[in-house]
Amino acid sequence: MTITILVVEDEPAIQELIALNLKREGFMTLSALSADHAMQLINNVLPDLVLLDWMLPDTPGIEFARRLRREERTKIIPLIMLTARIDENDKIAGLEAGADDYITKPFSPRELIARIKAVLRRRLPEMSEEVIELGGLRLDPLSHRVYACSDASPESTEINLGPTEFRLLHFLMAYKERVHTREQLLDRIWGDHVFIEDRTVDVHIRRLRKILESVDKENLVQTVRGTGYRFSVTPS
Amino acid sequence: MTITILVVEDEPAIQELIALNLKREGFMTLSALSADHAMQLINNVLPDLVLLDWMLPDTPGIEFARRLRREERTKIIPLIMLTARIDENDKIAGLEAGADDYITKPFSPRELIARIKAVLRRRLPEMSEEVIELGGLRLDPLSHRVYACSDASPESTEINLGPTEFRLLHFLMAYKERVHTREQLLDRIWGDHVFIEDRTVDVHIRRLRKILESVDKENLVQTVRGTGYRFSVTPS
DNA sequence: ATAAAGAGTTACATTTTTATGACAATCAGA
DNA sequence: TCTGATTGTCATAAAAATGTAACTCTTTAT
Repeated sequence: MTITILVVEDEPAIQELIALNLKREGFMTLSALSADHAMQLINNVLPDLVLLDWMLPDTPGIEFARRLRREERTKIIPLIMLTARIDENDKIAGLEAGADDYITKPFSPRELIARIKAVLRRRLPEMSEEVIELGGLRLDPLSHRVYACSDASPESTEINLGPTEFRLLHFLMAYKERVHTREQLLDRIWGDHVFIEDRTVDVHIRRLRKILESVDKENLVQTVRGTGYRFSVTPS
Repeated sequence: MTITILVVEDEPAIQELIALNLKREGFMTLSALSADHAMQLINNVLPDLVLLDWMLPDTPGIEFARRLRREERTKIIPLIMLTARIDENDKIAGLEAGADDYITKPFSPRELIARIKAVLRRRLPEMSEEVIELGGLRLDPLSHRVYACSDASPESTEINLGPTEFRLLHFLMAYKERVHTREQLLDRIWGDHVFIEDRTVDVHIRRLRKILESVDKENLVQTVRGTGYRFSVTPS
């Protein structure tokens, strides 16, 4: 899984420097010299993360950030802002505009990389596109399919899940062996601060379980009374 | 387990900046613009940590810190002081007033978070999510599971505890080798302001013991007559 | 030795939490 | 537009957890 990072920075020297460092880490880079240029690029390829200079010639960085956050397609892209100023207010504004982190120039390449990785870890583990195999289940994010490999016969049966159940299972499998409260699940699967009843999670867990039962995988999604739910290979 | 942090800071911009960073780390935040306001808030909800500006409009920060330390209910709350000055004397005064740590402005959000986590680890071990292994028991807060590793065979059996018994065991293990009065246990495990009989603790201790006995771990939860209970590896 | 205080046990009514099925609204594709 | 799938909410059932009281057992002090 190659991670693509879009660098929006008007100064070619810095642009170059950043791109070089990212490439050395194995990231794919896209470069834009202006916000407009960046929007064009984004229309073609959706990057996995955006590095955005605060001060751009045409659109101010903050404006661009807001635009990213407004649109459904780009809403979830992690965003790190680069700023020369050390002004506290700038930082606040940046974070309010939806930035996941910010770095003050001048920064060391090592810091840059570290922050990028931290943000990616925080925002992306469940949306990585790697196949997850666990407890006799195989979930392929790319093809959006789930298979159950029965212990008896090695043939795998495809399981048909609704969109929400798929995301729920994906999330639970990505963070296996961990309890999640209903609130956490709502935040991370349904989206931040949606107004949905906690109990709704129960219903979806039920739907997921029902389907898993049909292929004899009943003990994978477990209830932790007083807390929430957990995906675990060891039966409780 | 959400950790609540009370931020006492009169400057709205900084208040905001801190709150944002804390929220991003998954902490719940309470904001007070003055010491008086803070005391009010504390009467309602007991925070898990207090971030306190040294210079406040009404009461000086140090005065507020002393008040926190004086009262039984707030005595154990970890406290980090924020100050603009780099004066050694201030630092000493702050630590003498009972502060657990000290940060000089301007500080980076990263430093802030790091210090908070360090203090929490030190002061509130039961909040940390680290696995605790003790006396042949292994408690994993993340997966919300407890295992008993018998001395004879190295295989571990999972133990099933109710929510309260789990928290009780977690607390006792986190503060091993220390006696806790029933009152303390009620305050820290059931939550503060609860109106529950002291004797109820006995019952839950009993339930916990019963389960531990079933896996041959009987002498871990010990009675200290006239005081309370203790988790100890050495039999009494 | 005996009473008093502290702790252990058990049973049980009550409350809380979770499971489950049904339903109406919405969405997506034909 | 029609049709079936999907989604969130609710009502109810079921299960589990909880707090209290009553009673017993142990230790301590007189």
